[in-house]
Amino acid sequence: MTEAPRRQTRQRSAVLALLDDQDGFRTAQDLHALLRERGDAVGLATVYRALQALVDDGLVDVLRNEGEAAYRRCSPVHHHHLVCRSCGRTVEVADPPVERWAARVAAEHGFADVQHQLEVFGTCAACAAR
Amino acid sequence: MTEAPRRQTRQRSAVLALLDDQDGFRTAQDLHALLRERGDAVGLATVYRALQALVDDGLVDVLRNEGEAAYRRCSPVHHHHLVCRSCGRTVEVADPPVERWAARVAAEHGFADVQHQLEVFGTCAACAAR
DNA sequence: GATGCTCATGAGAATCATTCTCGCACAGGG
DNA sequence: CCCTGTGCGAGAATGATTCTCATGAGCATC
Ligand SMILES: [Zn+2]
Ligand SMILES: [Zn+2]
Ligand SMILES: [Zn+2]
Ligand SMILES: [Zn+2]
Repeated sequence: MTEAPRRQTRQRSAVLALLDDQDGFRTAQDLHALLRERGDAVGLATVYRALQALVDDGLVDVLRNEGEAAYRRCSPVHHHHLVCRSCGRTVEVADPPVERWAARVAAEHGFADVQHQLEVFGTCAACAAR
Repeated sequence: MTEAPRRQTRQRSAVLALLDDQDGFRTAQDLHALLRERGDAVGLATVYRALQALVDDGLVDVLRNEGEAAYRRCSPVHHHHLVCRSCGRTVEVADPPVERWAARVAAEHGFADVQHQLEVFGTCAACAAR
């Protein structure tokens, strides 16, 4: 009952490699289309499976805010995102104070197993220019 | 081309009244089922439309994290949520520091039109007990 | 309270992202 | 190289949300 072994395939490598080339969050459908353009085609279902595995392994972050889910290659340490809502460009940011605040306010109300999610959205300089 | 006039109907009143009786976030499907049980049935599409209108009017908050969207009657002032992931019970909380932090970190990276969303999830005392 | 112009409703169809099915391919340990 | 279980892919299935369109009902006006 330990963790499942993770087999290395061309498809999973392709998905991870593509994610490494992306600046911001991309949807599964986008990634699928990009892979097709790039030449190494991967089945759509497989893209979803690969992304799910990467999320489980903590290599990829997922954002579910508007309709379709978006994925991004991220560092494994806890962080939050500053996301451009126009082009998707993303900056990883950290805010230690909010970590403590979340834990404290949850405890005050008797909540356990606390998690939190914080995302900041805006228009990046490049997108605001044009 | 000001705001659209909002017509008062039995269905919209029923949706809002039901939301007032709820402690936490509820999905559109749940609300639809509850309305049916309650007696005053409302079409599913209408429930969605009513909820959308309420969100636009700022009377209801929406949470899109896991699969289906969940709605809750909320106060109109800016706030965040402490949500029980088991029963949905929700407490509105505020954190002025994070408001400033979000604005500052966004400005530092050249982002404009900044918005943020912060939610805290946990297991409430009642749900942890059993 | 009757009239008319619109917007609202609702049943079902349509959309669309995501997941499932299942026969076949292949990674990887022995 | 062989075996075995895991991963793949094409298409079907699922399920939430939205759209269509004919009918019904606010609400301002007379
Ligand atoms: Zn991240
Ligand atoms: Zn955090
Ligand atoms: Zn709220
Ligand atoms: Zn805030």
